[in-house]
Amino acid sequence: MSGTERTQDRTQKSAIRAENERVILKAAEEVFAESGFRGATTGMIADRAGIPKANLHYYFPTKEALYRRVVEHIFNIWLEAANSFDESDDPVEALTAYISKKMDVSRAHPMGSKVWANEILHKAPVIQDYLETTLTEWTASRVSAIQRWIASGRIAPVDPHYLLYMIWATTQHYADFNHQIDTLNGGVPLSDAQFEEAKRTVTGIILAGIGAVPPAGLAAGDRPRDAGARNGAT
Amino acid sequence: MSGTERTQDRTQKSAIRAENERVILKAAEEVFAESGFRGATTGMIADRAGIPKANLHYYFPTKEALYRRVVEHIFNIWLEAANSFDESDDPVEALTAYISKKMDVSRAHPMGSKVWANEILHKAPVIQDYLETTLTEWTASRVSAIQRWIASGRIAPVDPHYLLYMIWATTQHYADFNHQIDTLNGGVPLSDAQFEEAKRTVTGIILAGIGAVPPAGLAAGDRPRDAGARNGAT
DNA sequence: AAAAAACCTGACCAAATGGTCAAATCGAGC
DNA sequence: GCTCGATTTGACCATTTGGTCAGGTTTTTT
Repeated sequence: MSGTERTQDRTQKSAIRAENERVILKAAEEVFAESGFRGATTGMIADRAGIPKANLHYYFPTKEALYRRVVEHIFNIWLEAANSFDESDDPVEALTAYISKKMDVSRAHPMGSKVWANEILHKAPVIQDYLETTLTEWTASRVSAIQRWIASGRIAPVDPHYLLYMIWATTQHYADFNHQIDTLNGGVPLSDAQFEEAKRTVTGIILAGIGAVPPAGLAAGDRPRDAGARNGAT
Repeated sequence: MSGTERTQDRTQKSAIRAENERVILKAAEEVFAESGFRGATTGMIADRAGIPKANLHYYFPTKEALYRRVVEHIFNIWLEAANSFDESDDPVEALTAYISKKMDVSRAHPMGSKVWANEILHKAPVIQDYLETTLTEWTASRVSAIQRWIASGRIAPVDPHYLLYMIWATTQHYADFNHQIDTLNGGVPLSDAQFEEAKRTVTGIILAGIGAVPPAGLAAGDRPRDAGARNGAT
């Protein structure tokens, strides 16, 4: 890794290319999320990016190469969120941070989550190697961490895999199924306040579910406050 | 090759039609689940059904008509599982039955669940009306039921919507993301025993998470009445 | 058994789509 | 302003795909 760095990388050539690739990748992520790999057409992506189709193929020779780049981008975001798992050795802190981060990703990058979901749904034709390497290793490591929590009695004895699946499923649901959620919310997306409430509910149920914290204000001597009449009971 | 051996056994009216539609719908569910609506081709479906493409179009004029029939079938299965929510007025019994049934559906009809997921992912182009009518009504009704549980102090005060989303997400995850789960399970599907363990874990975390039962056998100091003698960790 | 209805299918077509290409244009160093 | 590589794009092509059709075969009805 000496010497032969290409000395012209910093010319405008790279600038034009970088900007165009950015625009194309953004459009591609949206179109792939909405339509899936086969459902998406290079024409649709080019239109959304505001360039002719031939120009898109100048930067990304094939549809599959473009798709692979999009998926890699998603996976990096996923990995970044995954790191928040390690913020603490305490189960409450670690899981709270992890769930919160994953919920944030679902809200900030719903398209990316959908592309990922589509990939898994279709048996991961392009990311199978990621699943078998990076994801498998990450999972094994965190399974061990969770098992230590169990061994030290800080959480209830549950199979760590199914706990992780539950966290993944629930948090990603807010991205992948946001259309269904919106419909059940009267056709409008969840407000920031609603989303925060969802985040608290998810975190609370999981932490209480594994005995890391007591359930949210349940009646012991304390009467649970009225949860608020958001639904006109008729 | 003048083999017209087939003797007309009995006078079956539209038995031929019924049987052929059954075979086609089964093939269609698989192909749509694997490839999505646009990814699936009528040729693929016809091949899997073992008939010429033209014959498929004799029974289902358009690809979209066929797809709609498949989705309707899925929705009926979903509704059937939904009924198990009403088996009891007790939150523990009702939720246990509902979660168990939804997990069973995920295992028995993974293709159907994937078709449904694909639909929502792509903004429900053909089932939006179901979402807005049947699903909305079902949800509102069960939200009320859950609110009654909260009011009577039988479960912790959580927004029922997010509890339902959590149940849907977690149970359907075992169908929609089964490829990822299989990969993390060493490349082989979950055994029946593993799946039962997953079911118990999911049920246990949710019920404990809302304070309906104590967490599964936690460490010494705090020993609530055992919620189930089936947990083999001691 | 003859007519009618239902069923089957090879051949075909128009539209859509991924990708190519040659010619035109642009940008920066000389 | 000339050169050369990078960029842009309209036109074009081969393949795929949803759907049709005419004619044949089987089943049901009269």
